Amino acid sequence: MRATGSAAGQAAAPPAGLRERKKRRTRDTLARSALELFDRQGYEGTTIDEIAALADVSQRTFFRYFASKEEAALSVQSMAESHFLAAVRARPAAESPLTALRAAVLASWDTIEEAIQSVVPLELHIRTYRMIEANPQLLAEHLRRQVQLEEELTREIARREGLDATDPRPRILVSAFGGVMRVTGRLLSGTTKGDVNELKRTIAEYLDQIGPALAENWRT
Amino acid sequence: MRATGSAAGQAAAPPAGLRERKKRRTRDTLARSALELFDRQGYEGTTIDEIAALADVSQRTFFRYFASKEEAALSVQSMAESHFLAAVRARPAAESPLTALRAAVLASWDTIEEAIQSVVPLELHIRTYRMIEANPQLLAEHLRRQVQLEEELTREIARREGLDATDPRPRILVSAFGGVMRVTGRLLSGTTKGDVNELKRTIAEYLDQIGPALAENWRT
DNA sequence: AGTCAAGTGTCAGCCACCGCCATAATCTCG
DNA sequence: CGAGATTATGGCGGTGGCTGACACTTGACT
Repeated sequence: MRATGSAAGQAAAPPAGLRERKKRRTRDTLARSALELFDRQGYEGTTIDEIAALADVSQRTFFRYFASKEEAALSVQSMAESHFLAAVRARPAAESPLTALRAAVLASWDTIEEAIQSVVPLELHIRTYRMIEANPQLLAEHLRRQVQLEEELTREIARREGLDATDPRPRILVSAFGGVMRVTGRLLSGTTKGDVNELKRTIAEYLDQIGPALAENWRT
Repeated sequence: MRATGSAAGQAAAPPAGLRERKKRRTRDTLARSALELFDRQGYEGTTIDEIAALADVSQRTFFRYFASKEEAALSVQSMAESHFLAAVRARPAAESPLTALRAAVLASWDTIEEAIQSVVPLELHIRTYRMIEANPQLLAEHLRRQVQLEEELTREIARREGLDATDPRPRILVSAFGGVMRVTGRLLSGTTKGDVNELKRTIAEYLDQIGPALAENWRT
């Protein structure tokens, strides 16, 4: 069968044949089972066998849907990432890169819930960030995906601005932006409550610092 | 015994007792054995048993020195990172943050060879970057360490500039800097020859773009 | 020399992960 | 609707990373 394409993050698909729907349901069930168990007993404290049992499939089937335990743990993050990337692509070409990125993050946090509700409730998704931050292996993989996303963002920005692919400026801007995203992600996992509005305010505030951060002299 | 403290990256120590010297020798031998085998047969194509056999110790002993296969693969990178961090701390306080970072990278590439020669020749170290780039798991862990290093850099810059720890500007600057480092790392792994001078030139060139990258309008 | 601490090997075992083949469920098409 | 081609699933067996426990050896210190 081979798990669905790039293994995650596509938006809702039109109801296809029974087989397809069943596959999707199995995958969602597996992801949800995994996340629930991780939340309850921790990532390392959960075995694949337990996840498979809860989803009522064999261990072997788990691995037909997810290449690894990590992948299951980060499957919802993948969805959130493509959701955000789509939001960036939807920004009008006239906006400056930073403006577009800023607007896209804020917008995607407004609509993230619908995008993931077929798998897990928003609250569990937010709690997942804590788990990631707490587990080195998960964090590592999470960062790798983030860097990969930055790669795509870089290309997208270069395209919007009509720049050569080797121009370093988009990459640098996106890196600074990614730095902000990483801190706010950490904040998300730190604060006890997942208040999305508060998060959005913090993001906006940090992003406004990107300009000043490159000024020559910070010492007043 | 418990492997050496933070598990890597300290500079040369004065010749202590026989026990200490032996431990150090074992660790270096293990790291070298691992890197050589990885280079020859690939990371995944090498088992811990093979590494242990080549270093002439038991598999169990390998794990007394390295917490994981990854850690052995990245042990030299750890040394390079602390080497660089030390170079940053050695920069005069009068230099602006970006100037200091820039000078520190260039300087640390000048002296990296001595820092690691007790373990592997420079050339093998450079080839290791290719291996990291080619293996998702290694790349993930590598990025995690890099982000952690950026964390320390951020603190260091904030300290130099006498800024509050929550000021986002050092973090953003370091992120942009880190973005440049990541591309050049990729270049290092891409070009067939590990010409350090050419690398240094590229780094300098990219770093000079950080300022312009934040300008409002890039479209000529 | 004798005691103590620390490094090492062996063994047994958990768990993530994968190839292989048999089986059972959909799909397709006449 | 039913036979045959596809495709998902289960079970089995095995590999390899990693760990705890325990006994043994070797350097350290008096």
